[in-house]
Amino acid sequence: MARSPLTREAVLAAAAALVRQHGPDGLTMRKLAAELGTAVTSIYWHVGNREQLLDALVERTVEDMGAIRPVGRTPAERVVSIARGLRRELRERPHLIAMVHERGLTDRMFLPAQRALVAEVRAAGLRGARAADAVRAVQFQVVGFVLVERNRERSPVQSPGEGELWDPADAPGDPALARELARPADPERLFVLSVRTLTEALLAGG
Amino acid sequence: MARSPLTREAVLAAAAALVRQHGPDGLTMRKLAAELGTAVTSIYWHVGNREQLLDALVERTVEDMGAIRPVGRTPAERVVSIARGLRRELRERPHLIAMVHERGLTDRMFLPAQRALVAEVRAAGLRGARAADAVRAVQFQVVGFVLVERNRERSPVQSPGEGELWDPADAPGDPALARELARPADPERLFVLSVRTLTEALLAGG
DNA sequence: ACCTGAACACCGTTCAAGT
DNA sequence: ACCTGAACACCGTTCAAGT
Repeated sequence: MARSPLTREAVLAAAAALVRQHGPDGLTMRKLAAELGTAVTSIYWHVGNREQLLDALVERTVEDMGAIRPVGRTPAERVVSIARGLRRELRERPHLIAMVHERGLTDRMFLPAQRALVAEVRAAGLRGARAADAVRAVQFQVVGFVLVERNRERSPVQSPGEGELWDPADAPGDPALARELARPADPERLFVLSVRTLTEALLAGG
Repeated sequence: MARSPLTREAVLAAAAALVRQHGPDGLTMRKLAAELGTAVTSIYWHVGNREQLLDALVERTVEDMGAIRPVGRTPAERVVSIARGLRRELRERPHLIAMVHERGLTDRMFLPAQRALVAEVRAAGLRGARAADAVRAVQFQVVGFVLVERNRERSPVQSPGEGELWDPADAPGDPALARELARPADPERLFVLSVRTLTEALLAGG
């Protein structure tokens, strides 16, 4: 190992691997140097300090979030398909997405998706400020949902979870409701339901 | 300063102040000790290590998120008022809320709000699984929105921001839409619009 | 141009020692 | 029961010195 000269590329690759496995906190300059078989300070020459290194990883992630391919026959269906695509891409890179988020680059990362949403909203007949509101409402909903969902997964053991909090006495005369709330939510189903409901309502008056 | 004997209460108060001002990363055991005028190690005697200290702060926050007072004449109006109340409370404690989230206590923190939402959804005539879905969809939307919003505020200078990304050529024949997307969103308005639209659609078939 | 080790200023935590 | 300083194992970063 570590015979060939160090390159910016090698540093970024090793750093990305560390972040993917252990999250941003797992990326220390010293561990990274050990991984690369170099002195800690060599890293600074190639990619700058830790902050700049993370910025470079984030930049790469933003560039990767490219292609959006809407499917479906109605604008509403295509909006839902865009939303599902976004969710899938976000969930594949949880740590990196969080870092994009922290650096305030979410808007830029979402630009391709936003353009796709604009097209669908216009196809549904919306114009001007109403169209802009619809696009943003969906965008906020998708990003927000994924953030909430990710947090739930990261902390699997709720103490106490919804399960222990809900008992039938809380929903008088509706044991099915209490039972449902005592069960963990199915995120995929809830996501599609939420996005579809919101989208159809937003596009309705087009 | 720092004449009276150190108490668990004093440690928690000083720690909460540090977190409120500088976020969790701004809370170091050494700064906290300096603030309190004691040795670093005294803190450990009163509240345990840093992790346990943060846990105690989180616990306090969860307990504080109590009263929900729905206003409005229709269930939908009252749901919106609950959502606005939640948003306000979340925005007052951004750092602490993030910590609650990281520790997986969000569900417990939201239990009072969830009960209030259940009441309104039932008042609108929803039952069983459909009622549970509606409650959760609103809950996810509110929390998600606040998370996205908070991130946008934390990083005011997008590089590039939506402003530079959108020019009229992107929305052919609709300069008003392009102009609107080039302007920063009004979060309060977008929030109410989103929640109202989603809620009314969810409650419609009750 | 590229890499190095030493040094600095920070961390959280442990622990034996004080009162 | 409460508080202390010293010590340990970690950090990120700078910098003069090497090739």
